[in-house]
Amino acid sequence: MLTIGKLAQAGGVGVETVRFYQRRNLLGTPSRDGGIRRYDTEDIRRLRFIRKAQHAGFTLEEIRELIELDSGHDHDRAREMTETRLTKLDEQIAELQRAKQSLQRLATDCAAGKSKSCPILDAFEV
Amino acid sequence: MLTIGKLAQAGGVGVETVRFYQRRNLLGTPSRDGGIRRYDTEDIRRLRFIRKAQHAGFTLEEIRELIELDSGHDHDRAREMTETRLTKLDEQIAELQRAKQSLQRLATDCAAGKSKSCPILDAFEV
DNA sequence: ATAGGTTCCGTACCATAGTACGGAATCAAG
DNA sequence: CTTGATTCCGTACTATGGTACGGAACCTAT
Repeated sequence: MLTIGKLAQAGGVGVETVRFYQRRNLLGTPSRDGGIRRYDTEDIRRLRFIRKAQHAGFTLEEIRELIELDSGHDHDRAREMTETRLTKLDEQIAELQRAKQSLQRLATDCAAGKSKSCPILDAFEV
Repeated sequence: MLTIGKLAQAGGVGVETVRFYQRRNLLGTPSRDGGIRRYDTEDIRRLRFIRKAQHAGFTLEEIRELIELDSGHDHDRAREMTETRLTKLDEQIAELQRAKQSLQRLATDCAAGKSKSCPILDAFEV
């Protein structure tokens, strides 16, 4: 059993963040040992899941729902959320790649000293 | 010459957003016609630049700096910002692609009814 | 047993990027 | 000339995801 400090450390987040997640119901209500919260290794797993799901672009509220679905059996809803997010990920990736093209043009066109003028604003024009 | 409402419309943003950008010095101080702000087509271009730079992941503060650099001649600084952002874009793209892999696994493993259990939390393991 | 580190709690604060409010003044159309 | 839309201004509020504060209680090691 871990104290909040140990859990935070294991999950790579701050103590306040654990408390915050608690309030948002991203972590189950922990058992208490004389007022002190006690966590287990499942909570570490949970923290890591949260971090990875965040990287996938889910909001904390969506992550809360995913966690809820994990214990429930609503496959349809889980698949739906996943597919919605996959679509958005594809859009985001495409957008970042377009942004990359524009920026590469900027970096090239604007290479130090190569040209007198450096039209940054133009870099994003078609 | 455009009023704030026309500019906002042309730039695809709200009037309040224009006022907000003004406060953040993302738009130059406009001329005034009896108190009423007057903008020109250059401001529309500016609004579009802001939107595109945002999509590239620049913060408004960075965008403010880019705009400043556009009129100045600090090529080195512009290139530096651009390259920093390009690196981050590459990282972000890679991360989104990893997230995509995880999610695709979730969508597949968890296809409606295919399996009794649907371990959402496992989708991000490994 | 006493000092220093943790934990408890609620509440407040931070950054980012807007969005809304409310009252006064002004502008455009009928 | 009146009505309704637009603009002005400062300030406050929203959402997201935390981060910090302050005082009390508790835990641990010397």
